[in-house]
Amino acid sequence: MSGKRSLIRSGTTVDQMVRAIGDRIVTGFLRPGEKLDEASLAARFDVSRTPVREALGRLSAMGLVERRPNRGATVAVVTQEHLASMFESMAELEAICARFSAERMTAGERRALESEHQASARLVQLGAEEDYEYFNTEFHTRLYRGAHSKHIYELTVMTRSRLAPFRRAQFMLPGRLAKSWQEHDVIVTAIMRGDGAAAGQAAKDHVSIVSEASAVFAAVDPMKPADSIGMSS
Amino acid sequence: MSGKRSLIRSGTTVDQMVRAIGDRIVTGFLRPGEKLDEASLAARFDVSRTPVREALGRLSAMGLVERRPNRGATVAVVTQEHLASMFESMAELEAICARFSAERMTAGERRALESEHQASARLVQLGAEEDYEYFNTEFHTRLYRGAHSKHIYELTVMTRSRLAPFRRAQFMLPGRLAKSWQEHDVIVTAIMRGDGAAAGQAAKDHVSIVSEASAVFAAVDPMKPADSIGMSS
DNA sequence: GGCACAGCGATTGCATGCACTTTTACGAGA
DNA sequence: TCTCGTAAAAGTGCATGCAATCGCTGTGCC
Repeated sequence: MSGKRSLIRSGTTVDQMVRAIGDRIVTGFLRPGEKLDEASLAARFDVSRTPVREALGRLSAMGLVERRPNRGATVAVVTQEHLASMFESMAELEAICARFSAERMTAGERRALESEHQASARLVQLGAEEDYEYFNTEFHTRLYRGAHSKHIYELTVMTRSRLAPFRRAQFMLPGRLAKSWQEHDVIVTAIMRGDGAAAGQAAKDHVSIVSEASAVFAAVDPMKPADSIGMSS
Repeated sequence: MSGKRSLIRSGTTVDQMVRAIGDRIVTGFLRPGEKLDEASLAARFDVSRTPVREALGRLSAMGLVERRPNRGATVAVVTQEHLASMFESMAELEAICARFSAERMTAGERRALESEHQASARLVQLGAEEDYEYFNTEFHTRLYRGAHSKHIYELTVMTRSRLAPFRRAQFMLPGRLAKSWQEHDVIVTAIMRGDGAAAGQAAKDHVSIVSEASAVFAAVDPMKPADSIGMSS
């Protein structure tokens, strides 16, 4: 077809498709249950069906889309039950990360974690939800990295990405920002004094609260017509 | 080409390829670091390159193969460090499963677990390694299922499959069979009395021991020329 | 003698086409 | 009118072909 890719330009076409489609799922632009037609997607992104197929295969392996032989792909629909299961897993994984972080972080990592955390207090005062959410992601990533365990890191990041669609709006709850910061504070304090058990427990509690905060939004849009596929902004 | 698939015959061709190639990796028939040539694989299984490519993509997402753009795919090579990380994760995951199992298993599940476990005592007496390994897999699967958490189950099974190549020979260590059964017994006992903490700790210890037992074999063949596909000497 | 670059072979990446499966729409019979 | 059957349409699954990229080898230059 037309010459060049006009996309984010990096990696192979398949990688771009994985990101493009994955993002649209994670950000909720594509709704759970929505049908993913190969031809439409290919046309939408101006590529052939082959890379689209491969991308769908990988997204399927990631759990973001469901695929039934000869029946096409749909955005993975998560039941309330499965969602709870994922949040529960997330809590356990974060607990492990926090515990390991308390036991294994280098002095430099501890310092970085704490200073970033302290700096973020400003964001809370300002009520900067956007910025705080970005910091929040960073904060948790530090915890995952601090565990010094590649596999745990992979499992955790994977689970987080699957939960992403359901966590978007958590900071819109009133007062959530300040509470989140305080919860982080408990975790950081425990990590700084090397108390793995306390750090783990605090992290688990933290996620559990996020889980409950997000449960509200899980109820909405279990499916919905297909207005989406058109152009965005 | 020739007419019918001669393979395990189930699911799509891609699924068959994923299983076929995955099995060869998991069973060690394909060595870590070995190059996976699309054309060769396609010829080997008498399919076109397309399903092979898709299968490699999925195996890559599973972590069994590594893929660099324009440079082909190789069997994922796991460093000693990463292997330790995976065993560590496995221990944590099994601990979670055992803990949840102790708290959540239905009466029926508990009964089944215990009776299977008791039945397996015979296998130990007979020294039936093959059969015991099969039972062992079943036993652990029961634990994963008993956690009643789909996502934890998925994470655990995924991790187990990645560890499979390194666990094959564990029961060849002298006396391992009996020890394994005793360790299982501790787990079962804790689960039967609903003691989550104890079950979790016992499961973690169990995996840790397996980890050490397997470490011996991890040292061998971190790679190896590439005698496999063609002539050697 | 060593290094750099150009040409060539090998291999991957993507597009297109055809076969097969599923789904849907329509019509005949009860 | 409802049900069942059948056939067309849609959409997926796989094969094949071509373009692009990587790696290697050989040659020229320093």
